[in-house]
Amino acid sequence: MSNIRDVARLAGVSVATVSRALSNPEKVSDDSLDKVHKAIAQVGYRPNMLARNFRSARAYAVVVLVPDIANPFYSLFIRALEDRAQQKGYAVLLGDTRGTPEREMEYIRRVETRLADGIVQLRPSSEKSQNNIPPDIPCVNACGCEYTTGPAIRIDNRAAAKTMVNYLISLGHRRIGVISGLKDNPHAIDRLEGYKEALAEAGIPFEKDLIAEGDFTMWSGLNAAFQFCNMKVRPTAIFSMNDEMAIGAMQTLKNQGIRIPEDMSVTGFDDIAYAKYSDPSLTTISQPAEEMGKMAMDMLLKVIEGEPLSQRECVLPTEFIIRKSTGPVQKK
Amino acid sequence: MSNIRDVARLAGVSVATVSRALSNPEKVSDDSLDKVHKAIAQVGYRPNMLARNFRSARAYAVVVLVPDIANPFYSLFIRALEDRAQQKGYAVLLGDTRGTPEREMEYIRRVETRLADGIVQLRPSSEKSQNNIPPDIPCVNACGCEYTTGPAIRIDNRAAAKTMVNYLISLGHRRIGVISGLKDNPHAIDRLEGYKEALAEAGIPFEKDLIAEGDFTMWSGLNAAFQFCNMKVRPTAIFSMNDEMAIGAMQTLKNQGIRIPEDMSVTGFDDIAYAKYSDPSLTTISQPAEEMGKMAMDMLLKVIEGEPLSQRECVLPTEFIIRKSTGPVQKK
DNA sequence: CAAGCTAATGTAACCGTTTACATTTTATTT
DNA sequence: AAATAAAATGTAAACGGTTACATTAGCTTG
Repeated sequence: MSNIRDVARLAGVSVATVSRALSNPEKVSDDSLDKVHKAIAQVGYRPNMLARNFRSARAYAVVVLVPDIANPFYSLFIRALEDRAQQKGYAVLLGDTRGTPEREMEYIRRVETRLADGIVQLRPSSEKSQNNIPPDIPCVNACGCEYTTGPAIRIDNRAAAKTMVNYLISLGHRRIGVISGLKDNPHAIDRLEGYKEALAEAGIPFEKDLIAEGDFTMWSGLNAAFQFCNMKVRPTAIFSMNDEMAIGAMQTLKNQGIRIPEDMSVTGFDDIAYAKYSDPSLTTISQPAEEMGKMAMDMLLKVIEGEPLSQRECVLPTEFIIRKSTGPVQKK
Repeated sequence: MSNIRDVARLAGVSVATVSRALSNPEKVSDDSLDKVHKAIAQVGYRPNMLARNFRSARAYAVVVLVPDIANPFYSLFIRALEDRAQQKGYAVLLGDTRGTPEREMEYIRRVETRLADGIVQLRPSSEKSQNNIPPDIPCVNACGCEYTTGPAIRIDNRAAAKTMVNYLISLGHRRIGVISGLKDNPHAIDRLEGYKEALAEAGIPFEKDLIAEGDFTMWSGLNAAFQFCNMKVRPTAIFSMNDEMAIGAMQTLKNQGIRIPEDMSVTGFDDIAYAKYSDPSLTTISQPAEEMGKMAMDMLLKVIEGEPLSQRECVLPTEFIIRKSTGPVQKK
């Protein structure tokens, strides 16, 4: 492997000139530039970025901590993040934590040992589930929820949930079941808040029994739906806190002979690609996953470079998408 | 930021001793080990891995080139890859190429400039779409198809497709439509081969009109299905080359009032999570995505470390999964 | 107790860049 | 043509680890 000295020797210039020719060509005469390029081509020189990064004390890489890459919402986000990172000359280290704090620590250590310059955190954290990231390491929360402290990208979960429930109420629904995430999940907390607000404003009393706990997987949605099927007085609509659980729930309902939306309306959250192709297609809230990924990267780079942020928190708009899984409540 | 020399000074030993205490503790006396650990704790020392990697001329990172991370099959694969990499102390650099050769080159350059030690390639390559990876850089093809040259993980696409089509034939189907990938996609080529073989063995003539070209997206499956709906003599079954297109196709069929599987059977390929939850649930071929990810990583590490491979190519078994989207052909 | 051996430690070179500073070359001005 | 300013180039010292080699300490043995 040839190095910068080989190139310098061959080109008949100093190593400094070669280095400048590569990173500050405007500071080098056309003549030298030419000689250097010829020499580089001749020996097939490729700069050793490990050396460059070491010297500049920068990894030019960021870690993205994601609870589960197989979740389509996250993969969309990461795709946008990676796109932006590539544009800016940064690499994205994939940190699929599978929900374990140990793996998360492992990746935090990567930043502490300089293998990465910062972190994009996708796991929502609350008082219960602490964010273990030391305050001195550059980090952007892109989990999308409230209750973050550092720089953050989020949506207004509460307002979005409220919009959705208001819509169901406007269709005449008054018994609206909820398939929630785990009780202490910040997304679940915020969205439940929105649900309660909408109910309160419509003068509908809140019933604890109408909340079924899931964990954002299709399987859990499938199970949660049974709870509603077995009720003496069934809800006429289900507000699921993500699309996957809604898809799972719809399978249960159809198996039980419950028609959607005639007998029961179902709504989701996230607008993953499959929401459009489910049967019936799913009324849901679209999160701007790609916009969030892009902004998270921009924000993190600012933090890394020490630039001031114009705002600590960036709240992005969601879109309410009506499809065929919702309809007016039927008269009996 | 404290460095190894600070630690050495504080511990009253040489830098070599500190270095050894960290990477070869068995070569250091208990006494020194103790002093070093105390000093490390006192100054909060974290080794600079950029320096370590530079010195050892290893990035301890691999690039995974993936056409689209948002594809659930790929994200499953990558999750397993990352899991294994983490175990072995390697990082995974996400290289979502979005199908463009430029972006692919960008990532190949990362290896040439030492920012990564090797590549896992998920894009299938054929004569038409060349694999641009120079032969001297460690690489494992995990695209899952034939016609690779270097180390590779794959499945037997042809046999799997044949199994599927044989099954449809056994149900009495003789007019079997195909929703293919792009014509020159190696997966599509192999799977079509299997389709033809099954037909030939059953004495069913091959009809070109029964092949609709898609691009592995749900949208393309949705469109392709129209081609079959509009035929004077419709096929009684559709063999889709992946699950997404099958899901898209099923939506079209249902919209056209075609019952699945009574009027038309539909099959997929990959067994993504949604296949189980589609309506009806999808008969498909399960690819061992996680096993493939794990093996790809192991194989690549062997190549990087210069260990000999026990076999150039590793063909993993697929699983044939019968669900509710297929049934016997109806008598008229 | 000296010689010989092993284990532990230290010294300093090295990896391939970047860059501050010194020096030389070239261009501009008087 | 000399003086001055500006541009281009070169020299060598970093950066923070690892490790070959030299040295020293501790132990065994005849």
